[in-house]
Amino acid sequence: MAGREAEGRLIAERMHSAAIRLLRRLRKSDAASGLPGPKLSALSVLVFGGPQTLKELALAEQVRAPTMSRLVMELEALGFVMKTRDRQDKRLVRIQATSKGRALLEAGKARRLETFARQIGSLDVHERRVLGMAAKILTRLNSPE
Amino acid sequence: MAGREAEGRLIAERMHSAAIRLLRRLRKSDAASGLPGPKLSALSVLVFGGPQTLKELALAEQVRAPTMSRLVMELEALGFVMKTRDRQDKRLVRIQATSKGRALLEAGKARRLETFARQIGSLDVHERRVLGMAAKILTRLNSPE
DNA sequence: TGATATGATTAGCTTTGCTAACTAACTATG
DNA sequence: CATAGTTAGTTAGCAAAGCTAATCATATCA
Repeated sequence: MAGREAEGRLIAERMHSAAIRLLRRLRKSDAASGLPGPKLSALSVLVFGGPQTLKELALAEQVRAPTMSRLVMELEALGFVMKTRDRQDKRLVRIQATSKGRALLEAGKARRLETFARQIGSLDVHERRVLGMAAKILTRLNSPE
Repeated sequence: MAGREAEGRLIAERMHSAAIRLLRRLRKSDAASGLPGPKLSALSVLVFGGPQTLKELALAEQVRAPTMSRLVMELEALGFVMKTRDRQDKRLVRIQATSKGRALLEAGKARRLETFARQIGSLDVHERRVLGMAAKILTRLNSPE
């Protein structure tokens, strides 16, 4: 059926635009709440996924190693993560969140997303369910297979 | 109810992460298909929404005037849009897509989103509907009220 | 007419992405 | 065991896209 391709393209375009605008909107609250999106996102992976090597973290965040290397460096300078060399394989750098990092995530992330979360909270049950399911589907589609 | 806030925050976080990763993924196809996301998005507004003032365009894209000014300048240099001074109010700059711009959008946008669109196309009916509805809800939430 | 408001641009900064090139460390092979 | 290749991470340097502050030209209003 031809309509299926067209429908997929339409949804893809809408989702693309929606994602662009959503992130632009969320970025505005960065100044208030602390860490910019990418750093917060990486920290979140470390807090919820546990310690990781740099490469694992880069992969999880779909970013190249040098990009992640810099993000981690900056997070370390701020005291939110800690780097340790692996004993067995001295090439590996294990990165973990500090308690300061965990604390920031608890407090800061909620604040950052506050407006968006409140908007979602004010939707009706059905719409909330749709967004929840959509987030899961997108996460699945985005994850490296 | 307390669960409602918590649920909203959870969905907000997931959607946030999903959006970050989605855009990172789509960015990779830029090199192949031509225009980076923000330029493509602005061009799209011009093609589907008709000629606009710089300020209107900036508002539609949720971006500040200087940012849009530069994007438009670059699009103009590439021949995808045209700027004309308004006759009545000479402060206004009317921006419109050229036929070259329209052509690029037809060909290029589809190509850029191809993989994503194909992924969506391969979902089952239910999941496709969820994404479609979610895109609409997000668009509504993101639009300046 | 002069003051104020508005639209757009310019200048300059920041963040975040990339590739290319490098170093250090590990692995495998002759 | 030596050395060739591979892998992990970093450094250097670039580009895109966002911002604010300042400026310029034009409109509007008292």
